[in-house]
Amino acid sequence: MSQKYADIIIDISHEAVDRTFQYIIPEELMDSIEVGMQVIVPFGQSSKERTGYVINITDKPSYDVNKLKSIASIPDKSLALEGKLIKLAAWMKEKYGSTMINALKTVMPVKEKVRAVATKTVEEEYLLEKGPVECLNQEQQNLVDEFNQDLSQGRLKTYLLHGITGSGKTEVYIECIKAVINEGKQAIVLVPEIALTYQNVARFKQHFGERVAIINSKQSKGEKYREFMRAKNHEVDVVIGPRSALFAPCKSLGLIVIDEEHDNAYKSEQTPCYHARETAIERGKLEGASVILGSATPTIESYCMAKLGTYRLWELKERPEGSELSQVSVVDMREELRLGNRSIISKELYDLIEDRLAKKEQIMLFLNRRGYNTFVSCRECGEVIKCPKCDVSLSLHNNGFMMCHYCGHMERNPKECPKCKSKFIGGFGTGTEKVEEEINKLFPKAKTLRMDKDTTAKKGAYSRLLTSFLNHKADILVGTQMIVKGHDFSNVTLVGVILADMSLFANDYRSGEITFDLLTQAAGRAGRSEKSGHVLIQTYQPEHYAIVSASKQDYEGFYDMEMAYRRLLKYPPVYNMMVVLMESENENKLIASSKEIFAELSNMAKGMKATRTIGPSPATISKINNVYRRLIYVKSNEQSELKAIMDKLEDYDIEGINITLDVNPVKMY
DNA sequence: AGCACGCCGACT
DNA sequence: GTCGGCGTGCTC
Repeated sequence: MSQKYADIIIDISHEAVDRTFQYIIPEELMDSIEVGMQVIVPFGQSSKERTGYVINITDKPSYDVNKLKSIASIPDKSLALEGKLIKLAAWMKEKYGSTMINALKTVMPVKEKVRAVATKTVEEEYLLEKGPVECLNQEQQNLVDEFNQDLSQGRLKTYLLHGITGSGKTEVYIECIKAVINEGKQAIVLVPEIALTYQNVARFKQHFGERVAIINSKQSKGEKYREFMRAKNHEVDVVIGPRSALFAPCKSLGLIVIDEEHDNAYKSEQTPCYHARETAIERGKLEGASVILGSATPTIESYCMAKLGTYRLWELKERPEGSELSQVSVVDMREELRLGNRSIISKELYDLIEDRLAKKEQIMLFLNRRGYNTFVSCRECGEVIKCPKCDVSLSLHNNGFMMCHYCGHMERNPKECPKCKSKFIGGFGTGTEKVEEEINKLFPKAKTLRMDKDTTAKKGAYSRLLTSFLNHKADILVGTQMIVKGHDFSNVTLVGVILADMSLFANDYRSGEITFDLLTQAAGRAGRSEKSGHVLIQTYQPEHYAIVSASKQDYEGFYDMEMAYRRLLKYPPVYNMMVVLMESENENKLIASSKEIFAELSNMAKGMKATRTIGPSPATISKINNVYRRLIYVKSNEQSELKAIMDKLEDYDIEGINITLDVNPVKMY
């Protein structure tokens, strides 16, 4: 047998070594080396050896043979990666602009220590009692039949399952998974982390028993690795988990399901800032797997693809028997103010709460906290107390302290304005604490529970709160985003949205979509049973299309308006938009460098036909933890041009300046 | 990243 | 003369 050589990427996250190096495969490792495998190699002058990954194996060397070194060994903890996952990493590198090594690390499960047995969480006990096996209605059956037909004829597709809350998307997933298992294949089911409660997972356990691997972010790396190994050895048919479960090294992948595909949690916050939806579709292509995206409020991106016919659009319109569509009403808070009600609770909401309390039914009050924190400001001079290390206002907590939600900085509430010394300084805005306080004042006899980042910080607190609300230990649940996601409370007949407005974060092009999604989800919380529900939306902008269409539960209408807006302003999905975030502790240097970078990029863009640059400007949060942040936006609808810009950016190595890229971001910078 | 090589200042 | 500063460049 002839000598073989391996192209290897060294595990150093630095642009200068982000390429392959060739090594001789020694005789004794000849049979065990595979593409994707982790290996130990000598590198440079360094006496200590480094780990690397085999990218390719060839017969002939592409470098001076006399200078080639040999692979030293294979670490016993190494997990071979299929070549397909490496190809996926290469795709991610191109699409999201990262180094190959960072892309590989994202795709690669690395074994660390394996801990004994996973302890059962509270959620796990509570789930297993739930859920009889349902049979499919005609609508669901038709979709499953179509899937089976496509599968048997070898047609690979991406399906977008648009189904209103409670229309039974999970049953469709389960039947489609059964179909691929019948063909001897495996399925990956992605769920947002927050929905990874065992009441959801239980449904899958009922159908697939022990042949399900569950991944969650609280598991140690060892536990996660063990679950991945079960997938690799085909000991399980289904892997369920959050974003990172997409990279489960399934031996023969047949289907990837992405539940609640609109959820922001599918976008990675670390380089490469990949989107699990896009990456799943690419993995499906590489491995011959179908993809099902499911949501009651599909992303504009996905719905657009479905309209173009690239994805197959599946609709579930029937509601489960006995459940009725919630009644939705919108209250104009400007009118409320004119009538002299300065409370955060409108007259109509007050009356409805009173009515539900009398009937012993439950209420959820939802606050879109994004942009509506309680901040401290002076009524005389308007001074707002900011974090000394970050460019954000401090949030008021009722323990006498103000806190920064970005760096954790805390300080005591001021007695007077630090600027004008006025005594008239205090909390403004509407936080969940404030809503709870107000409710306690208005309805002293009602029991309330509050659910937000602060009350759910401790382990297990989240499910404890939900369980006690489910058991009617409280009448009113006040909370942020997290209360509208997923949970079924059959006794909840009123959902109040305290303030649906989005004006404060209007510089995010997705604010309309986020508002529509949240309102639609909130509406889905009311009336999950025979008791009909009422959703009341309080707003200062009752005429805004996101609020109008959400109140009519009109997805199609919303899509048309939103798509027109995206087209007009060249936002995704019409154009790709890349954020270039530049960070430095040295503000002057940052400003100078960002101008210089911008000048070069815009010069490049001038020679391109479908690429534009915008900036440079300070980020919305222009400083976090004493690190200054500036932005350049690059809009392009030509992938090769965007790639050229990314390559250019990769060349920059300015000391003290950190550059990160985010293609089609889902958050504000 | 990490190490060697190399070309200048101030020390035994 | 030589010890050591870190700027530059390379690693299969």
